[in-house]
Amino acid sequence: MNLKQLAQHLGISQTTVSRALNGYPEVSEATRKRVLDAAQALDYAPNARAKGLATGRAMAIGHVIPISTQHEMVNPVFGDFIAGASEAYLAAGYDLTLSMTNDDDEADNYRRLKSKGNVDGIIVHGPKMRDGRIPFLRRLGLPFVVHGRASEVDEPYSWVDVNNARSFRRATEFLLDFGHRRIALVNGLETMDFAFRRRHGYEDALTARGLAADPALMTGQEMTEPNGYADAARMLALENPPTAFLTSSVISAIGVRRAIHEAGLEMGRDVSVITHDDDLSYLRNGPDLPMFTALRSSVREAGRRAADMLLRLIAEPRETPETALLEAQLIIGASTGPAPR
Amino acid sequence: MNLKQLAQHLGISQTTVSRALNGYPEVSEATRKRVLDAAQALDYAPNARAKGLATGRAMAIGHVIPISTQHEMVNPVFGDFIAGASEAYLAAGYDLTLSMTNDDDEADNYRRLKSKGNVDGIIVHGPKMRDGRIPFLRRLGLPFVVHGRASEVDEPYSWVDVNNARSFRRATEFLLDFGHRRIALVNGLETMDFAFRRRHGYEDALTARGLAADPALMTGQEMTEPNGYADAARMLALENPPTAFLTSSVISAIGVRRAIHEAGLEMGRDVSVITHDDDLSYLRNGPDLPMFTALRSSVREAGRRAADMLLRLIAEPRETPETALLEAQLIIGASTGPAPR
DNA sequence: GCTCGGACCCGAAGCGCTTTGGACGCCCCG
DNA sequence: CGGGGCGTCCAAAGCGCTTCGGGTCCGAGC
Repeated sequence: MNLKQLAQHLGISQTTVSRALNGYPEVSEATRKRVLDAAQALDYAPNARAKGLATGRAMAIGHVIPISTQHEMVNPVFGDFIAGASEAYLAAGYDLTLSMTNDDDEADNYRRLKSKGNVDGIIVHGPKMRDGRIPFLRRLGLPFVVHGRASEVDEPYSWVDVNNARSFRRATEFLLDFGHRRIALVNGLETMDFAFRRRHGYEDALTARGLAADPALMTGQEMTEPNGYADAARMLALENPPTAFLTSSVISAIGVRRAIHEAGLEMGRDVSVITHDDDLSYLRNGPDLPMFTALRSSVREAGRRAADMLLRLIAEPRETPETALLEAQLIIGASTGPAPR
Repeated sequence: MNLKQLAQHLGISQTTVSRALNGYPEVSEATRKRVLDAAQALDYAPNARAKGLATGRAMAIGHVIPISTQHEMVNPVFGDFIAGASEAYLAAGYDLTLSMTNDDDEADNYRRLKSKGNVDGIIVHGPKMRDGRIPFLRRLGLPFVVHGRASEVDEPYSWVDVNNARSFRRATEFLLDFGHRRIALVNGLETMDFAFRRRHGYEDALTARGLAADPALMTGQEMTEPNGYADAARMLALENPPTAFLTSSVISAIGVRRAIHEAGLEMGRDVSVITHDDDLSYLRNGPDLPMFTALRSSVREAGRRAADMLLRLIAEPRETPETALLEAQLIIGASTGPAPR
């Protein structure tokens, strides 16, 4: 069923049918109703490709998600982020096309996406420090919003990010207030911008109290359970082990918890743990009683915000980019307590 | 830059340029080279929409992923599944478009996808028992492959699935051989087909040894950490608690492990745990020494297989559907041991 | 009574590509 | 020497939609 057939069926021109369907004023309410009813009854939906060709808009957003080449690792937050973004797309009638690339040939990917003309805008995932994609996309002229930020990129661009430095500073201060002095940081890969910011928040808090960060208590790896476990196990075996851990994801925190248990210690009493918490749907940190004290910021919400922002940007292009800085909530759970003495 | 401009630039017809780019024989090698070089230099890529309009093929695959409405939960395996599928799409030049729906209006979604004409085929996620989507898609006439199977659907269809019944039977037998008699099953939602099959595998193994499944030791919920924890905690508090757990995901298993620890018991000595393991990239079950004894079957591999199958189906439509039954590997980790006496 | 402006509708061009149905040389063979 | 065949290339139609530039009809205004 296509427009032509529908028009013939109704005995009116394609033009009128098209206008009726798209809400143009120059068609009487009577015929509009007839058209809409017929479309419904005959299960007609306009061909998206043809429509895109004619209008020049693709009605689709591209998400390019980099897969860490070393570890073939998919960031576990994508599912929830995209679920949030989808809500916005659904409401606006946009589709979502996904392309995965190993971090190397991403630029190529963007260029293709643009010249193939099947997206109107892009969400950039996993920004690194000095991320080259940002100047590149600006030159391409395709609207985009970054999930996160890229330090040391001075061009303006739109982003949605959580205040990583601030939340890790707060968490560190919280632990310091509890008397902890040996605080470990189990971070994500330091090439990632968020990890960089988190470390700075952590170090700032320490410095402000006249403490120096101990390199032996800081790691930055892919945020997996085994990595969290291994890092924590190693640190707990030190001569002067940490009494508290700060982790960058619930998954790492679970590994840390395992190491704590295996060392014969109890989390929340002997060793405290605070984690960043993306509020993933399948890793809820205890809806009732949180198992981890956490800095919570819903990545699903971030997805929604980023998508909304991008759609706005597409609808009305503007010079000055939009930005949104989300604050994480510090949620007290069972994993923290005063430093043992 | 479009075909017309490229053709003008080269001083040849659009026809010839098109043919040169698409590898048709009726163009001399000399001109083909000229065309390809120019395309490269001018960064030309054909407009996908126009190409789709002309050829009738969208060069895109749709993934419709249902979001559990009750729990707003995104299945954590999607990331890895899609990463696997993407490898196949990338190689074949296909795009991937994603749509998320709450399970209710999925049918509507498929119909739209088809009539909008922007996918050539569909991967169906999260099949339920008696899943209505399968007959529906067959009638739609759009090629599709199901990730999983749907019991009590007698029409033929293509699928890729892991042998859930068999692997849970094996796991149960393994525990029985170790002397366990009180074996709990922490399953996924029983509306999901895989959960249904797993329970049957489990029950079959028990029955074969003359044991009856105890309803108090079986649960079926969304597979989250808190759910695994709560279920295990409740069961361990029973008068006659289980000495072993069978869980449907590593995430549930982590919750179970927490409950075991909190009950003052040790996993692998006092209580055994075997889990299904999708081999997710961010939840690797110990590459070296697995923390859980597990039935491992890479969901990423499943994605690759399903995508390959679908592409084949699109290329050469056939009557008899293709199917692939993957066998999970039983991997011995630190979480199992003989039943305590 | 005639014109003029809305309200409503239509024909046809055009979006960027593929593909059908030739056209034009050139060589080879009878 | 003429014609068939092959190797190259081209013009134009068509994919399904939007939209520009009118057309027609009717009631209001002079």
